[in-house]
Amino acid sequence: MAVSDPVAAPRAAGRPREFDMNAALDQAIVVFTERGYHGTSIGDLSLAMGVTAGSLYKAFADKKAIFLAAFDRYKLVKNGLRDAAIAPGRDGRERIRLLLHFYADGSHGEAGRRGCLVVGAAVELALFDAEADARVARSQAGFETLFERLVREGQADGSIGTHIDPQVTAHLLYAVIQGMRVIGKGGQDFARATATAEAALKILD
Amino acid sequence: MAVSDPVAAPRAAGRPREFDMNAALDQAIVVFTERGYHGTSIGDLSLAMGVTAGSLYKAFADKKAIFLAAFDRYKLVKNGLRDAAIAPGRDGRERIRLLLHFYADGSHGEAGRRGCLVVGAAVELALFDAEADARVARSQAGFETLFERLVREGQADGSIGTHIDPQVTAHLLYAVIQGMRVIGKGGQDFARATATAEAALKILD
DNA sequence: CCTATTTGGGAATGATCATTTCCTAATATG
DNA sequence: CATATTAGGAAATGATCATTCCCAAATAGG
Repeated sequence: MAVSDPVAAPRAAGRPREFDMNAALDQAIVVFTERGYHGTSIGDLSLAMGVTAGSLYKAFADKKAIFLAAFDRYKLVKNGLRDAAIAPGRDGRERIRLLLHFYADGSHGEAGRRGCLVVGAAVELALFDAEADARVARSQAGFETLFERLVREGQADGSIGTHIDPQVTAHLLYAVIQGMRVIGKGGQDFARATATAEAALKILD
Repeated sequence: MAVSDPVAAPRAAGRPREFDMNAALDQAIVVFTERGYHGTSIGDLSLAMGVTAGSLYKAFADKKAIFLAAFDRYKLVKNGLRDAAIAPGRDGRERIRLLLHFYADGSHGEAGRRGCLVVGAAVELALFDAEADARVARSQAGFETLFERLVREGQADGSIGTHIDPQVTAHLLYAVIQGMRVIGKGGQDFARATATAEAALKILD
């Protein structure tokens, strides 16, 4: 653990990569989210990521590989922020409330207009690209499992009635947050997004 | 009205158009919906619409004009079907129920995977194209006005309580149907889509 | 210090794309 | 029947795109 730690990161042979992969992917996420997959050129990516086209093809097989890497990082980062956002909730209902507000926050103003990479991938790619389709499906399954778990937790702690169907409710709540993101693309203010999230809590009564 | 009716349709000078514009636009709707705007080439449109590229440029200024014409026809046809679907509802609540189920029907199976041109335009074009953005906004306003009106009608006929906020509820119900369409892109069966629509009615309680 | 390996990056490459051109055909007007 | 106008359609055009090539630079291993 001390001195130079050559074991933990055994550097590969050859010239080391000069750009920060995660920072570059963060910029790719922005471009792909704003312009969509087909609306984004390698030139756009090169400019945004600060990496020449030639170097991009050293790091990725093709354009789709860049998209999938950006998608995976988007999910990793966003899910982390999401989990952190709902952690303070003291019961199931409150965690669902925080979750809805987390996505309402991402569905208004500038971030809302930028959009959501998962929604973009679903709309633009799911029908014709099996790999994108699988990722969208996995993302959806993760959300619905989370919502379902939170409903069950709420039923266990008494904050949600036992007459609520956890699975159907999870499906509906997922539809609400995806719908909010679509609406956010057209532009909505904070008050409206927040009011929508708050109103959706009625589903748990 | 008799004989040949030359007044109602004063044929323009020059060779008459050989293809049926509405039938061609119906095919353009399918292609644009499935593949998105940037994912659709003039060649794709020419093939689907049964009109050569040269002739397409006789009828439309450019690719975007084809998209906007397809969008406008999509809205015209879909809104007509929608209004017909909710007409049998005997009170405000039942009309909202029929409306939700109408969009659940369009969000499952093959039609669901094909997608929705409005959602596609919102996700892919709203940020950078003012004309597409305006059309998406107009579509959204139309939906929310309709939902709001139906809530008020329900409150007037007693099927919906007066404690419900018509505007916030309209926003939330619109989010639900847009979310269902996003989910439909990934594929969902009839039972799931229907159950989601039915569960959303709880918002009116 | 030499070799193998990998990256950086600019300049090709070949495909595809949206759009235009040009010629023919069909209709309306006079 | 002659002319003006518009549509059909194939071929050309020029731009853009994803991808590859090639050479210089940087690192590891021996």
